[in-house]
Amino acid sequence: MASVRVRFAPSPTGYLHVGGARTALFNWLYARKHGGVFILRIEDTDLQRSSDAMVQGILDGIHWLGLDPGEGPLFQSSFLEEHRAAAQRLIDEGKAYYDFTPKLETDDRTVKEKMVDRLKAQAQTGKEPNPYRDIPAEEARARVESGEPAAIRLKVPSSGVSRFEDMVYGPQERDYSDIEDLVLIRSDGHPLYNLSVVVDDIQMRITDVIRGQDHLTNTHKQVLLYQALGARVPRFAHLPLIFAPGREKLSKRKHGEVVSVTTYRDRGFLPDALVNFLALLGWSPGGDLEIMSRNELIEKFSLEQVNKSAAVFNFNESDARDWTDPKALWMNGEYIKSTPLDQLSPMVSGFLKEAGLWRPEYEAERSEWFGRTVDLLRARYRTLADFAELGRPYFTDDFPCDPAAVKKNLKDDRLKQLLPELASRLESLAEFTHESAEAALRSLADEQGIKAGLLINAARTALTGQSVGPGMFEIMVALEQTRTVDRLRRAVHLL
RNA sequence: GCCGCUAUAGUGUAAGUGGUUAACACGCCGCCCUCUCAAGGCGGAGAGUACGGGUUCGAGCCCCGUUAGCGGUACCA
Repeated sequence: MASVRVRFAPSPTGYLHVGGARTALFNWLYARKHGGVFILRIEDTDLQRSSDAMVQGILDGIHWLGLDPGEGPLFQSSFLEEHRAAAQRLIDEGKAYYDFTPKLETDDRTVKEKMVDRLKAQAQTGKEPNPYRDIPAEEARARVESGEPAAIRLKVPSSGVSRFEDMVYGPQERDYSDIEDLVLIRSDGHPLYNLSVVVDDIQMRITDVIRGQDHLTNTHKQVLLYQALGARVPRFAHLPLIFAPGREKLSKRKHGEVVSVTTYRDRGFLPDALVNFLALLGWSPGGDLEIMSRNELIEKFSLEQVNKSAAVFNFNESDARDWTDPKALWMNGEYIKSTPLDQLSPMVSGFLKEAGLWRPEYEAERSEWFGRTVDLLRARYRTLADFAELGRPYFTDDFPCDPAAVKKNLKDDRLKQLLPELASRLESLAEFTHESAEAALRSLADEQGIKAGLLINAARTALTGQSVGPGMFEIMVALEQTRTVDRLRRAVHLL
């Protein structure tokens, strides 16, 4: 068997959405697993909607996910002549014919209804074969040469059964009588999808076609084309679709940016985390294992373990906190916790720069502090963006104060005296450490006969504006003596 | 209309060739951690496997039917 060659063939619709990303990933994993080649082909034959910017959107997504192709990007539009030549060959061999039926005008919204109406009517009257299917070749050629517009259709056998084996869905059968003579070339000379994919896949020597389940039934048409063109039929594997919440089809139009992979990049996902999450949508290694590195995914991946039923991707744009699938966020958090600090820190600094919180000394004389602080914060963050938002008080004095936190922790009147006193005691410490700060605070609490918790929680809000966060003395060490003291004094204004 | 695909807790998945009280993760709820938490630890609720038949000593796994969802059926991709 020839070595594996697979392709991901998106149309350039502006950005890569999670469904496409999952398809790309499975192709990539399969290629890696079998030592094959992963090829990217842009299906830009829908000329009206293709632009460089749209192509770039796809490329950005693929690249960020780390799924760079071994070959490509190739552009389908550059093979138009091959597509036409293939159709011409089928005409010459009598496997296709010219159809002079005038093109009927359809607009996108009503195609489906019109088609159903037509088919219903046809069910009553019975199907009639295309009147041009068997007209003499000479006559057809003469009409074409005289300039009469004609589409080219494939001659589909009138009886018999089409069969192929799908690596995910198993054996597939379809009666030829259920397949109409498909149009290969439009009457304006434009090649159609089914012809283009097959010609390209043959030319690129694709061995395994791995794509969305929406192509499953049309595969029979393509098999017919492979056979007509005398080419070897590749293996097919169709992947279950990914649905939006409510089990509806994922659509860029309706769901917008939440389904674009660049959104995940921009909102602080690690590519490895998204890859890991996507891999589990429609596939599992068989047991309880969920967190897997790329190499583990490659090692464990197999099409036999791919599911047949569609998976729901549970995003929710209106929820500020759980804006996307909670499990994806959880998994990203796991990656934030476990990624080696020297790899994580540069990703964090990217987000700080974006928020205007970055200082060059963080990678110079303050790099040790920076690493420690990132390490402290990451335990409870789920996205890289959290470092610039929730983590803001650690990088600037200009941070927001949560009113609920103030109400909860700074409402006690005694704090008006206690906080400045705490500030003074911390200021006088010769060595400012977790231990010395804690000792100072606790002795103050003892002397005043109050619980240390009162001071600790008040200090947390005074220092960070929040009611949640790391251990109090760890926060102090991260903020260091001067900023700790200043913020405790300033907090009196909040009381 | 016709053809096809699918169906396990809210979500993602387990449960090789039918065999103990259907498992795990996320989410949810509670408790603990008494310095908080959206962190961590522990525990709990939640499906009887879409529904109805059948085969079998025994079915989530096999068969038939129904329903629902989805896909295809285009001179869309």
